[in-house]
Amino acid sequence: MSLAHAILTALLEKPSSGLELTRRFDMSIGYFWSATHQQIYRELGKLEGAGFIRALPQDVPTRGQKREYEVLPAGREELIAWVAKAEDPKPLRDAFALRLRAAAMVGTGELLGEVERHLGLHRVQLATYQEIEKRDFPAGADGREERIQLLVLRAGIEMERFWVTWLEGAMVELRELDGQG
Amino acid sequence: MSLAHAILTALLEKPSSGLELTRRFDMSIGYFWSATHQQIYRELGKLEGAGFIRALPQDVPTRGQKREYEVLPAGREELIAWVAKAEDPKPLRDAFALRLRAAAMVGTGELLGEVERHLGLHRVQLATYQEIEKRDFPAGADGREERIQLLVLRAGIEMERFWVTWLEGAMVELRELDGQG
DNA sequence: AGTGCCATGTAAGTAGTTACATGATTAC
DNA sequence: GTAATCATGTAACTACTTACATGGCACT
Repeated sequence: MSLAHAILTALLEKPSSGLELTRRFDMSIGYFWSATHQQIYRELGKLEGAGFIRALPQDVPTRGQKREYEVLPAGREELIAWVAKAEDPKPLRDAFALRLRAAAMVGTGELLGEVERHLGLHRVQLATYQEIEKRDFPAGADGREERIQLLVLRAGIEMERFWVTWLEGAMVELRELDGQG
Repeated sequence: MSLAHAILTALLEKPSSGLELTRRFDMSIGYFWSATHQQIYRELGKLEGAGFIRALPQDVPTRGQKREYEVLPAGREELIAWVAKAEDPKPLRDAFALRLRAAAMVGTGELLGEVERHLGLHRVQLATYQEIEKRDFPAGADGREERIQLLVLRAGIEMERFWVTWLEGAMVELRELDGQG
């Protein structure tokens, strides 16, 4: 049920419509949780049904019209309860590492190109996070809320740095293997 | 469709029964892809239906009896095609980072204890991977297959190292925040 | 009137999780 | 004979993905 709680957090930070949430998930919220607009609209419906959020009053009917949501006290309570809950880290899933392992069995084929492509993507993501850090925390973080947000952002940065470093190593290794024939 | 291809890879490495696969997923295959026995049995059924694998001939009927599978040529072809396929890295999902962000809005509560718990779990995982490296690659890796496997294992190790380092930092940061009140 | 974008949704399919059921074999 | 473990499965549910539908508004 992480998506529901990600949305509650985002709405506490700032009341938003579905599409605005979608955009924020593509940006800052999404360092560690992504979601499509379809998922978000569905979840907003559920959260409203559960009494955790409500649409801000607006005259116009429904379709094609913006609907802004805010968190209700029950929603805040739910989020507090969720934060306190213990949950084991999930083993991660990365299809690319799987591909490499498969390649060990059936041949590397075009995999080197794919390594280079991923390396490029991760470098871009790393640069994006670093931009955000420079823009939003030019002098470090001050308040309690900001310090935690910076902590999470730094996790994203270090994660991307890990991928870049590892992929660089993988490139060298695969080049050698290809060279050997 | 990554699970199917993870299974094909595992079966190429060594023909196995469903339960054996489950165990291997808990170990080496599972650095980057985990699966329960329910998922695996379901997928084995599909793969057999598709003609990618077959059960090794065995006299006894079905339930409660071990069934070993091996990869058929069509399965190998399918795996080769999959390895060559380009696929963007998926943005990662980590509920704990989400929790931290939520805590920035509604208060940290018992979160410090949870950081310590996760830190412990990741340290154990890191030690496990390092054990595997020492046991399976005492003198580095030699053959092409082994070098790739070691490369993937090292990714697991570096990933855990990242979590340990980051969680240590998070602990310090949260202690300070708690201290301030 | 047509194009493009903002905005909210529906529907169908795939993948993963959780809980439970059942038979076979071994050890006591 | 009964408990533990090995082994294979079913069923129901939840979450995520992909493709498509529809309406409103601004610009030309």
